[in-house]
Amino acid sequence: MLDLKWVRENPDVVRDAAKRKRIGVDVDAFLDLDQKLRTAQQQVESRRAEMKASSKALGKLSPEERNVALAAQKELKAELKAMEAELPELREQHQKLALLLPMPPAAEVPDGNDDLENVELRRVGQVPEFDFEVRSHVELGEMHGVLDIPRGVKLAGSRNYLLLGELARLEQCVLQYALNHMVQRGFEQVSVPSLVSYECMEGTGYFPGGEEQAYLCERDSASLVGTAEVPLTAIHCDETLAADQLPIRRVALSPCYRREAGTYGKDTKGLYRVHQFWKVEQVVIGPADIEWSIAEHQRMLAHATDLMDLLELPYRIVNVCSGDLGQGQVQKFDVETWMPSRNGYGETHSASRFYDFQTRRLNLRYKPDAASKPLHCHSLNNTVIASPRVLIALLENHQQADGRIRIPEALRASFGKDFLGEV
RNA sequence: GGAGAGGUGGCCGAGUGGCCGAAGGCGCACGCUUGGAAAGCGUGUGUGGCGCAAGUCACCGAGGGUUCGAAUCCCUCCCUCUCCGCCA
Repeated sequence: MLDLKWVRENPDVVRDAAKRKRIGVDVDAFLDLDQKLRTAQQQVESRRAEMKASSKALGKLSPEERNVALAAQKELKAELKAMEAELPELREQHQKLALLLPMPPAAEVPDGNDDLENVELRRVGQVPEFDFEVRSHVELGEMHGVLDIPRGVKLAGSRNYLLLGELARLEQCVLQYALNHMVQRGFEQVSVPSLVSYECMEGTGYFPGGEEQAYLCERDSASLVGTAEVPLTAIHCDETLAADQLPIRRVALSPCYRREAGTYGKDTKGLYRVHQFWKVEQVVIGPADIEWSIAEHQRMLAHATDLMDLLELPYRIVNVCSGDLGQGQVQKFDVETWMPSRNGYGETHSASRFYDFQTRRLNLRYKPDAASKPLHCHSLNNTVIASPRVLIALLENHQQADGRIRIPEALRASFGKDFLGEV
């Protein structure tokens, strides 16, 4: 959510934000409604003040005087009721539009329509060159009997899968390694609910708008999260934190659920796009300081890329263009990891900076010092690792001519072997 | 799932129709006192919306209703706690 006072003063900036992000919101309709609502509210308030004052006086009148006054009061009341009747509808519409206003992208965000226009910032690591016929992760997984997609589909429909034996173990090793990686960097590990309330989804910016993408448990008015970003960011909603509590750096491993509606026919093969996966997510809540947010964004990006270095995977970082940014994001960097079967880079991480967009919706504030008024915190998040998507990169990049998979040095101790698929 | 109790300001707790945005206490802030501290005394101390401001409105778990007027009466819902049952 944007600061509505600021929106009134800077409507052009908001219009431009919508245009750059390719979001069709009618800013003028909002401003118009906003004006109407405030006028109506003021009218009701002054009328109510009138009512209140005379009601108070009424209590002290003699019985005869009272009867006369009562009649007048009844009339006032009827008028007030009529005026009040318009408010709920206005408020609802107002709130509805306000929730859709886009956060302006940072100046350094490239303009563009969609992910095709994201701008590559740098490439890291050596893309492997194979002197043998490259196998896809599906071929490799089936070859070793550690991946079973047909039976995953049998159990739960398309975009489901089974990992077995060494691959299931490798997955847990990677996830654990990622958690340790973040704890070493000062993050507090948290175990979070992955089934959350509507307020959490709305507060983090997924609702309204993202309902199609989420599994809803309507009977219990709860949703399965698509990322631990949601519970992690919402932990302190409706709270006012002390300045010395910030920044709060947390990491969580959670199952993630995505309906992938509207992706029919896209990435249908293998483990790239699935309905359920594991993700280790980092979230930071900090002070309302743009410079700090920008610096923290880079630090969080580095936590993820350091891990990719340790996993010996080649990747690139892209500056996500305006049209590919979410409503609330100020800037986003994606890490895309090399996947031989795609003969290209596939998105494995997404690092977002929100400033106070989420915290406003969440009513999450802090007091810079004891004397000052509370300010809304800043929030940021980034993937640490997501599986099975990272397994695609691990299997394919580290495959050998005979189909074995070399386990990167970092994972050997926990995995217990140097190669997956070794007899 | 069954039975009961309860949700009031940072906390405890009073308040059963108008003088209640709310007594009292604790805590906190400032001042007096003191060599310094404690105690004591005094003063102050919720949040949010709108407004240039004076101000005004809203908020006693949430929503609705009764009334000229609701923390207080009525209805619905939510949450917390205790006991019993069931279960990881």
